Amino acid sequence: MCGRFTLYSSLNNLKKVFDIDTVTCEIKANYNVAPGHEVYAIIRGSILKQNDNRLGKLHWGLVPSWAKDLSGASRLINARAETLQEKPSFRNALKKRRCLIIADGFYEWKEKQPWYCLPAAGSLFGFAGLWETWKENNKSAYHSCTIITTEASESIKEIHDRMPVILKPEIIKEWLNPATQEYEKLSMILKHGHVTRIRTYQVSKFVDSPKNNGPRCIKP
DNA sequence: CCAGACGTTGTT
DNA sequence: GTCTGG
DNA sequence: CCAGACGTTGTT
DNA sequence: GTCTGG
Repeated sequence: MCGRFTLYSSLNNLKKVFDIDTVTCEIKANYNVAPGHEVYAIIRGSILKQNDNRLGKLHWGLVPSWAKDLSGASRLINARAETLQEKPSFRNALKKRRCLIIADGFYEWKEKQPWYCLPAAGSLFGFAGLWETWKENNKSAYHSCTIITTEASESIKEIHDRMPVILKPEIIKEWLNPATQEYEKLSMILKHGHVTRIRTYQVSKFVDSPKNNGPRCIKP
Protein backbone atom coordinates (compact mmCIF):
# COMPACT_ATOMS: atom_id res chain seq x y z
CA MET A 1 0.00 0.00 0.00
CA CYS A 2 1.10 3.54 0.51
CA GLY A 3 0.53 4.92 3.99
CA ARG A 4 3.36 7.42 4.29
CA PHE A 5 5.53 9.30 1.80
CA THR A 6 7.81 12.29 1.23
CA LEU A 7 7.88 15.50 -0.74
CA TYR A 8 10.92 17.66 -0.22
CA SER A 9 11.82 18.84 -3.75
CA SER A 10 11.58 22.53 -4.61
CA LEU A 11 8.81 24.00 -6.73
CA ASN A 12 11.36 24.59 -9.48
CA ASN A 13 12.17 20.89 -9.57
CA LEU A 14 8.50 20.01 -9.71
CA LYS A 15 8.06 22.36 -12.66
CA LYS A 16 11.00 20.74 -14.46
CA VAL A 17 9.53 17.26 -14.15
CA PHE A 18 5.79 17.88 -14.52
CA ASP A 19 3.66 20.01 -16.79
CA ILE A 20 2.43 22.69 -14.38
CA ASP A 21 0.70 25.86 -15.61
CA THR A 22 -0.61 27.39 -12.40
CA VAL A 23 0.52 27.14 -8.81
CA THR A 24 -2.06 27.91 -6.12
CA CYS A 25 0.00 27.40 -2.97
CA GLU A 26 3.42 27.39 -1.35
CA ILE A 27 5.36 24.15 -1.28
CA LYS A 28 6.59 23.02 2.13
CA ALA A 29 9.05 20.14 2.43
CA ASN A 30 7.69 17.14 4.30
CA TYR A 31 9.72 13.97 4.95
CA ASN A 32 6.84 12.25 6.70
CA VAL A 33 3.55 12.89 4.92
CA ALA A 34 0.87 11.05 6.92
CA PRO A 35 -2.87 10.53 6.35
CA GLY A 36 -4.78 13.71 7.09
CA HIS A 37 -1.86 15.89 6.03
CA GLU A 38 -1.96 18.22 3.09
CA VAL A 39 -0.44 16.84 -0.10
CA TYR A 40 0.40 18.52 -3.39
CA ALA A 41 -1.44 17.41 -6.49
CA ILE A 42 -1.96 18.40 -10.10
CA ILE A 43 -5.53 18.71 -11.31
CA ARG A 44 -6.92 19.62 -14.71
CA GLY A 45 -10.48 20.77 -15.34
CA SER A 46 -12.08 20.95 -11.91
CA ILE A 47 -15.38 22.57 -11.02
CA LEU A 48 -13.65 25.81 -11.94
CA LYS A 49 -13.51 24.50 -15.52
CA GLN A 50 -9.97 25.66 -15.90
CA ASN A 51 -8.05 24.33 -18.85
CA ASP A 52 -4.63 24.25 -17.33
CA ASN A 53 -2.62 21.97 -15.09
CA ARG A 54 -3.00 23.35 -11.62
CA LEU A 55 -0.83 22.46 -8.65
CA GLY A 56 -2.62 22.77 -5.33
CA LYS A 57 -3.20 21.32 -1.88
CA LEU A 58 -5.50 18.43 -1.02
CA HIS A 59 -6.09 16.62 2.27
CA TRP A 60 -4.91 13.03 2.16
CA GLY A 61 -7.84 10.73 2.92
CA LEU A 62 -10.78 10.96 0.57
CA VAL A 63 -14.09 12.15 2.00
CA PRO A 64 -17.02 11.33 -0.33
CA SER A 65 -19.33 14.24 -1.06
CA TRP A 66 -22.15 12.44 0.77
CA ALA A 67 -20.28 11.92 4.03
CA LYS A 68 -22.20 13.28 7.02
CA ASP A 69 -19.12 14.76 8.61
CA LEU A 70 -15.33 14.74 8.50
CA SER A 71 -14.94 12.08 11.18
CA GLY A 72 -13.71 9.46 8.72
CA ALA A 73 -11.39 11.85 6.94
CA SER A 74 -8.23 9.75 7.25
CA ARG A 75 -9.69 6.38 6.36
CA LEU A 76 -9.74 6.27 2.58
CA ILE A 77 -6.06 6.93 1.96
CA ASN A 78 -5.76 4.20 -0.69
CA ALA A 79 -8.04 2.82 -3.39
CA ARG A 80 -7.47 -0.51 -5.09
CA ALA A 81 -7.07 -0.05 -8.85
CA GLU A 82 -8.73 -3.41 -9.48
CA THR A 83 -12.07 -2.44 -7.89
CA LEU A 84 -12.30 1.34 -8.34
CA GLN A 85 -15.21 1.19 -10.71
CA GLU A 86 -17.43 -0.80 -8.34
CA LYS A 87 -16.88 1.29 -5.23
CA PRO A 88 -19.47 3.98 -4.46
CA SER A 89 -16.77 6.06 -2.77
CA PHE A 90 -14.52 6.13 -5.83
CA ARG A 91 -16.59 5.44 -8.94
CA ASN A 92 -17.59 9.00 -9.76
CA ALA A 93 -14.18 10.39 -8.92
CA LEU A 94 -12.54 7.91 -11.27
CA LYS A 95 -14.56 9.27 -14.13
CA LYS A 96 -14.40 12.95 -13.32
CA ARG A 97 -11.90 13.78 -10.61
CA ARG A 98 -8.50 12.28 -11.23
CA CYS A 99 -5.28 13.86 -10.03
CA LEU A 100 -1.55 13.37 -9.85
CA ILE A 101 -0.08 13.39 -6.35
CA ILE A 102 3.56 14.46 -6.26
CA ALA A 103 6.13 12.61 -4.16
CA ASP A 104 9.88 12.16 -3.90
CA GLY A 105 9.49 8.69 -2.43
CA PHE A 106 7.30 6.55 -0.17
CA TYR A 107 7.66 4.25 2.83
CA GLU A 108 6.70 0.62 3.22
CA TRP A 109 6.86 -1.43 6.43
CA LYS A 110 7.93 -5.04 6.53
CA GLU A 111 7.68 -6.69 9.94
CA LYS A 112 7.55 -3.31 11.67
CA GLN A 113 10.73 -2.15 9.90
CA PRO A 114 10.37 0.85 7.58
CA TRP A 115 11.91 0.94 4.09
CA TYR A 116 12.23 3.94 1.80
CA CYS A 117 11.26 3.50 -1.86
CA LEU A 118 12.39 5.98 -4.50
CA PRO A 119 12.65 6.26 -8.28
CA ALA A 120 15.33 3.96 -9.69
CA ALA A 121 16.13 6.59 -12.32
CA GLY A 122 16.10 9.68 -10.09
CA SER A 123 13.41 12.32 -10.63
CA LEU A 124 10.05 12.34 -8.83
CA PHE A 125 6.99 10.14 -8.44
CA GLY A 126 3.56 11.08 -9.78
CA PHE A 127 0.96 8.90 -8.04
CA ALA A 128 -2.39 8.24 -9.71
CA GLY A 129 -5.01 9.71 -7.40
CA LEU A 130 -8.67 10.63 -7.09
CA TRP A 131 -10.06 13.71 -5.40
CA GLU A 132 -13.37 14.86 -4.00
CA THR A 133 -15.01 17.95 -2.55
CA TRP A 134 -17.01 17.82 0.65
CA LYS A 135 -19.01 20.75 1.89
CA GLU A 136 -21.08 21.57 4.92
CA ASN A 137 -23.68 24.28 4.66
CA ASN A 138 -22.16 27.75 4.85
CA LYS A 139 -18.70 26.39 5.50
CA SER A 140 -15.76 26.30 3.16
CA ALA A 141 -15.16 23.24 1.00
CA TYR A 142 -12.87 20.41 2.09
CA HIS A 143 -10.84 19.02 -0.78
CA SER A 144 -9.41 15.55 -0.29
CA CYS A 145 -7.76 12.75 -2.22
CA THR A 146 -6.77 9.10 -2.22
CA ILE A 147 -3.79 7.25 -3.74
CA ILE A 148 -4.56 4.38 -6.10
CA THR A 149 -2.70 1.15 -5.36
CA THR A 150 -1.84 -1.91 -7.40
CA GLU A 151 0.00 -5.21 -7.08
CA ALA A 152 3.64 -4.75 -6.08
CA SER A 153 6.24 -5.04 -8.82
CA GLU A 154 9.31 -7.29 -8.63
CA SER A 155 11.37 -4.42 -7.22
CA ILE A 156 9.48 -4.24 -3.94
CA LYS A 157 7.52 -7.49 -3.74
CA GLU A 158 9.82 -8.74 -1.00
CA ILE A 159 8.93 -5.76 1.17
CA HIS A 160 5.22 -5.50 0.49
CA ASP A 161 2.55 -6.90 -1.80
CA ARG A 162 0.92 -3.57 -2.75
CA MET A 163 2.33 -0.30 -4.06
CA PRO A 164 1.04 3.06 -5.33
CA VAL A 165 0.33 3.42 -9.04
CA ILE A 166 3.23 5.57 -10.26
CA LEU A 167 2.28 6.91 -13.67
CA LYS A 168 4.79 6.90 -16.51
CA PRO A 169 5.53 10.49 -17.60
CA GLU A 170 4.15 9.95 -21.10
CA ILE A 171 0.73 8.80 -19.85
CA ILE A 172 0.10 11.57 -17.31
CA LYS A 173 -1.51 13.92 -19.82
CA GLU A 174 -4.11 11.34 -20.73
CA TRP A 175 -4.78 10.50 -17.08
CA LEU A 176 -5.43 14.14 -16.20
CA ASN A 177 -7.48 14.92 -19.31
CA PRO A 178 -11.12 15.33 -18.17
CA ALA A 179 -12.24 14.01 -21.57
CA THR A 180 -10.79 10.59 -20.74
CA GLN A 181 -13.81 8.85 -19.23
CA GLU A 182 -14.06 5.36 -20.74
CA TYR A 183 -13.37 2.79 -18.07
CA GLU A 184 -11.43 0.61 -20.52
CA LYS A 185 -8.97 3.40 -21.22
CA LEU A 186 -8.54 4.34 -17.56
CA SER A 187 -8.09 0.73 -16.62
CA MET A 188 -5.37 0.31 -19.24
CA ILE A 189 -3.53 3.37 -17.95
CA LEU A 190 -3.55 2.02 -14.40
CA LYS A 191 -2.56 -1.47 -15.44
CA HIS A 192 0.12 -0.78 -18.02
CA GLY A 193 1.06 2.88 -17.64
CA HIS A 194 2.86 2.66 -14.34
CA VAL A 195 6.48 2.57 -13.26
CA THR A 196 7.69 -0.71 -11.79
CA ARG A 197 11.41 -0.14 -11.22
CA ILE A 198 11.89 1.13 -7.69
CA ARG A 199 15.00 1.53 -5.57
CA THR A 200 14.69 0.62 -1.90
CA TYR A 201 16.75 0.83 1.26
CA GLN A 202 16.04 0.34 4.92
CA VAL A 203 15.59 3.34 7.22
CA SER A 204 15.38 3.74 10.97
CA LYS A 205 12.17 3.62 12.98
CA PHE A 206 12.44 7.38 13.43
CA VAL A 207 9.85 7.73 10.68
CA ASP A 208 7.35 5.57 12.60
CA SER A 209 5.94 8.50 14.53
CA PRO A 210 4.04 10.94 12.33
CA LYS A 211 5.34 13.65 14.68
CA ASN A 212 8.90 13.13 13.48
CA ASN A 213 10.12 14.88 10.36
CA GLY A 214 13.21 16.06 8.52
CA PRO A 215 15.93 14.41 6.41
CA ARG A 216 16.63 11.97 9.26
CA CYS A 217 13.48 10.07 8.14
CA ILE A 218 15.13 8.96 4.90
CA LYS A 219 18.63 8.33 6.27
CA PRO A 220 19.74 4.80 5.30
C1' DC B 1 -41.39 2.07 0.76
C1' DC B 2 -37.35 3.48 4.20
C1' DA B 3 -32.80 2.25 6.44
C1' DG B 4 -28.24 1.67 6.08
C1' DA B 5 -24.01 1.17 3.86
C1' DC B 6 -20.59 3.17 1.15
C1' DG B 7 -12.99 1.72 2.29
C1' DT B 8 -8.06 -0.29 2.55
C1' DT B 9 -4.62 -2.44 4.98
C1' DG B 10 -2.13 -5.54 8.23
C1' DT B 11 -1.93 -8.87 12.07
C1' DT B 12 -0.59 -14.21 14.84
C1' DG C 1 -25.38 10.50 -4.32
C1' DT C 2 -26.74 5.74 -5.17
C1' DC C 3 -27.18 1.04 -4.37
C1' DT C 4 -28.58 -3.00 -1.42
C1' DG C 5 -31.28 -5.16 2.14
C1' DG C 6 -35.40 -5.63 4.79
C1' DC D 1 1.20 3.52 7.64
C1' DC D 2 2.05 3.95 13.14
C1' DA D 3 0.83 6.22 17.67
C1' DG D 4 -2.15 6.91 21.12
C1' DA D 5 -6.39 6.70 23.39
C1' DC D 6 -9.70 3.98 25.45
C1' DG D 7 -14.98 7.73 30.58
C1' DT D 8 -19.14 9.45 33.13
C1' DT D 9 -21.44 12.76 35.63
C1' DG D 10 -23.15 17.26 37.18
C1' DT D 11 -22.49 22.11 37.46
C1' DT D 12 -23.69 28.02 36.07
C1' DG E 1 -8.52 -5.48 21.43
C1' DT E 2 -10.09 -1.73 18.55
C1' DC E 3 -10.89 2.79 17.14
C1' DT E 4 -9.32 7.62 16.20
C1' DG E 5 -5.86 10.97 15.00
C1' DG E 6 -1.82 12.46 12.50
